[in-house]
Amino acid sequence: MDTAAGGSASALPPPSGSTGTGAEAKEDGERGGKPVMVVLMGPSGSGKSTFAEAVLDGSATGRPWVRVCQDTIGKDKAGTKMQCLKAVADALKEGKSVFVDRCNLEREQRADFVKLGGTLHTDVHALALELPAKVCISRAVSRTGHEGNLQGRTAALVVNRMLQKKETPLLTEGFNRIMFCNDDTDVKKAIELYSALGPLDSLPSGVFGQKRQGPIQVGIMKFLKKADASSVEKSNGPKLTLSERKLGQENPLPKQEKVESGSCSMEAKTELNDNIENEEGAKESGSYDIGYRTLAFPSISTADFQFDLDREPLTLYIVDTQLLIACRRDITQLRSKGSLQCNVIANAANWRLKPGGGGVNAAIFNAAGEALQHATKECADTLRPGNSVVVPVPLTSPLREQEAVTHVIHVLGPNMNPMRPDYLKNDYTKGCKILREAYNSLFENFASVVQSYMGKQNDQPVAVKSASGDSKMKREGGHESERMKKHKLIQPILTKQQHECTGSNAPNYRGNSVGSSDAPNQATKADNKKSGVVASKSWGTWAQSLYELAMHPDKYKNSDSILEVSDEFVVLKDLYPKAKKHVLVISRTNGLDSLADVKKEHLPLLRKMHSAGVKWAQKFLEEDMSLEFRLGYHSVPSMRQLHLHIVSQDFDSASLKNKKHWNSFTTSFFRDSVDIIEEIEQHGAANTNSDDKVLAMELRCHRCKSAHPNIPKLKSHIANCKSSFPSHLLEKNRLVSSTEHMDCT
DNA sequence: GTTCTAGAAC
DNA sequence: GTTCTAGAAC
Repeated sequence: MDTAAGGSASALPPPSGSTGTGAEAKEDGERGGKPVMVVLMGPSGSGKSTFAEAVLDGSATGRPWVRVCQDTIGKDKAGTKMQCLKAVADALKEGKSVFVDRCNLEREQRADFVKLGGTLHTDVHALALELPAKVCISRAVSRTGHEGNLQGRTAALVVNRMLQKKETPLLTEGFNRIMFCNDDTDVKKAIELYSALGPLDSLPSGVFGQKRQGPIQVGIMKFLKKADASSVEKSNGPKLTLSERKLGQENPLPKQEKVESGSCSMEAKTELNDNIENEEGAKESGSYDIGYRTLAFPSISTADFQFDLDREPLTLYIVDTQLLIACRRDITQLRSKGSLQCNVIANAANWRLKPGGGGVNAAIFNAAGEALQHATKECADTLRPGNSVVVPVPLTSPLREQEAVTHVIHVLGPNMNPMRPDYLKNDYTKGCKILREAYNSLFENFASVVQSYMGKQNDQPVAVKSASGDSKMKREGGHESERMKKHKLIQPILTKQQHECTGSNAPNYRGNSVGSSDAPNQATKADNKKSGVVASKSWGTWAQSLYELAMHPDKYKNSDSILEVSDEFVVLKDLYPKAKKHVLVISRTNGLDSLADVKKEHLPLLRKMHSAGVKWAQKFLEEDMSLEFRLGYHSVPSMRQLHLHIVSQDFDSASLKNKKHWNSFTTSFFRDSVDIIEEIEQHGAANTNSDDKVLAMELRCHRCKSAHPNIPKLKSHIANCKSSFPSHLLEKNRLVSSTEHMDCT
């Protein structure tokens, strides 16, 4: 980070308008001054109260200051956040500036205050007292008479715990300004700054005083070279350090973690560019809070892809990284279980970028929830070995909410497992090359994430490296898609909106293939869409065949599958029958695609279709009187053009293969024709709200309702089940059979 | 709608 | 190792 973002507290620009003559000051002056809310952040012992009191005492500028402290606000009792919020609101409304003196280390703790500032149109500053942990602990332990009675040994434990939960303040939380104080000198300067802030002054927005941690030197990263330390370039930067660790090495070196993943063991040293005091302080407190530019990565290719690192030892050089952690802990719980906050984690992915497969991939997709799957799909469809792709973790993902992981980088390494794709047949020359490429891609993408973050901090546009390698471009196409991906790295919140925009532009096949007679129907759809009743549906080319047949039955008149053609419908043997007898009565009305389109005017057609269905069922019964039939529609059909299924209830067919097939005929997804006619008679429309979820429900026998683990077992059960049908099917002639069922209604 | 197939389940 | 599921592609 350069001085554009403040560099250090000593490089702070003077307050703008400090003479009260600037344009901003004039504007503020007309409003009668501009109060500000300063949210102090720091553990016990960091000196928040001292800071606030020093400004209150030292300010001679006429700006009224109030300190709101949770330890004291409750008088004799412990204060509450609500009391603090009220006190802050009251003070701001009176035109007073406020120091919020609470720990505020976690985003959730401070979010309400930031929100309040927004509501009252007040600038909100974060002032983070980032003193070394051991300094805070030492002060907290030794003090007496603390307002919150926190002192002695308890204080050390509390400070320790607080620091583990610390979340670095971000502008994206809603702060106008963030300032970090890393030592007593910074604190002193900040006190002077706020003490000198006149009633009409304002401080510049941005991030100030954050520790410089050095840029990642992508150019000098040498990863996974064969052991030849002499070939490694030395860094140019004075603070850069170089460490060398051989994968599979036996003896751990100082300050390094031995890491195991799958069948390999791996070691990597963590190198911090911070001053030693800070690092020690962090370790002392059990907190490695180097948060927002830290990568944790598992060993690539060594588990499921069976790459044997013992056979081909490789060396991993990590040169002046912010921090790279090769990880043997649960990579999805580094923060909550390991006190390690890593904003970027790498995933040993599969080529389809899909969940499952066990190991790290399954764990990460499990922990991140569906949101990551969707986000991944937005970035790339597939991945080739040796490549990686950055995926911003959506704000809704538990991985983001609970572990503060902002990006997942999917990496695909070489595969030495004959059971997996891209098997290299033990070609370790090729394998090593791909593994090297994979790590290079991973680290370069990590660097791009860090750079994008720094760009955000600097509030300057930055070129962000997107998915590297040959991960497939989305079909929406080339540059635009790539541009959006880049944008997403910086602004994940916008991703959803942009995605929705993209989605709304999806091709609508209906419009391409239907003539002007379709217009009224389109209007209906549009109306429905406006009222939020039915989402528009587009039909794939494969879903058009019934429509084609209905419009041009003469083209297919020689087909054995067509049983009957009238002006209003076509009766067709289902090409993939789900039972011994399965035929379709297809409407020939153009624009009538599914039940959702059916209105009262279609009732005569529905009755004719039903009668035709009954007629054909009876015809089949003449051949086999053991059959029983149901007539009905799918709530949401897969194929265009309204069609009525007449299906025998034996479900004895090789074409019935999966859960969706079964559930589409045996759950509420299947709407009996008699019920549809009745609903339209009574309400003018059919209820098609049957949730798609019913299609994924457990497999239950349609007669006795027993559950079965899979399709083959279900099929062997239904072949023998002699139970009678559920009573509702025996009513209203929902079943057509040779035996007359009593209609109880 | 089906086909194909990776991955899960057994 | 084999069977089965479920998601992507068509």
